[in-house]
Amino acid sequence: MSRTIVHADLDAFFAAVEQMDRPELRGTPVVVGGAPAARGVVAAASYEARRFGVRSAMAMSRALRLCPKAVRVSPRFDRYAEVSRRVMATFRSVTPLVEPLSLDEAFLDVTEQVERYGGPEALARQLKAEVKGNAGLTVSIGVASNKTVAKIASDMGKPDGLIIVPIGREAGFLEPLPVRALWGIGPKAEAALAVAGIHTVGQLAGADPSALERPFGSRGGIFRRMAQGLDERPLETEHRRQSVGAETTFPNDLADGPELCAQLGRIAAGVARRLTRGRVKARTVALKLRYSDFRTITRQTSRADPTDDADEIRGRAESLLAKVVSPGDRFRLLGINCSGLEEDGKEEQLRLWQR
DNA sequence: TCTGGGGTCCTAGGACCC
DNA sequence: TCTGGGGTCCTAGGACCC
Repeated sequence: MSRTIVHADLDAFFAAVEQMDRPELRGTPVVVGGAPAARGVVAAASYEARRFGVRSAMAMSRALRLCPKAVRVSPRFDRYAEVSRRVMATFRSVTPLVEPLSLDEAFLDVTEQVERYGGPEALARQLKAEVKGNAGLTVSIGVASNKTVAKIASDMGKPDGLIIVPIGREAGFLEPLPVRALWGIGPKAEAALAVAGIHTVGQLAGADPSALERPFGSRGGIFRRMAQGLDERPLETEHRRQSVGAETTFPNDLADGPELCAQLGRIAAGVARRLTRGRVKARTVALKLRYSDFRTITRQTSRADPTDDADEIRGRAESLLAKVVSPGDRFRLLGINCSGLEEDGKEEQLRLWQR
């Protein structure tokens, strides 16, 4: 039985929320992200700003050089989360099978609903209208028989897009696209494929499996099937969080000392608070350090007893730091990541099991 | 141009156990 | 004395995504 999968992707999400909340920003280039002096990068750019070549993840200093008239706005993640909840609720009013991928993206399995709405196009148009009405935002939609194709279809229509790939046309739709369009193929895999003479998804679909060994290892088969338009992955409507972390890039590099320690304490406190709020405790604490030359290392320790205590996490991170730091080191980034998460109270359950 | 912050998943080597 | 193979856990690094 063929499925009907929708991929919905809000257009320039953070920037669009700012333009919705501040009407004076509508129609002008808006760039959301940290200040250039704080070594910020672009988290989102409105389409007006993109016309100047501004892109996500670009250094803010460069973005403002490309588009000096752009208005820079610091991110307000709480606000974006609030808008996101409203959008996801809209999706769930159509089908219970919703898999959020991030604040601004989700898959919907509408196999059971599509006939009632009068077909995929009618369903998609209604969805776009409801997102506009409930959250004030435009969304791009791709509809296809699987996740891979639906996602690429929504990407291609942006902004305010609506692309439907009929059943049986999946491979033909993907064939001319660059391999980079596939989810999971980044700069490294793209370069490795180019060495093998593979540039388009169509070439990847027909590639000799042994030629995929180098870029992908054992995942080669999965990527080839994706390129052929074959993807049976179901939606995952519930996801268990695997880690909670926080990191800070300093405006200026920091040497080991009281300032660095204070930052470590602040980061530990933030992570601890989020663990407690999420009612989980962590067995593993990892320290992340980025040196002034951008070299990045991580060090982690695991304990049998999970914790969500700020002082405990700070203490574990401090001992890790003490082991690697040497005189003269300067750091541009410091981070803590907690993993090996257990639901609060699970220890007691385990104790019961162990007699 | 000078590189954020939140994540997920994979690999590879080593320790340890049976 | 020299040699297995499977399984699990841990650590470090890296690719990738939004």
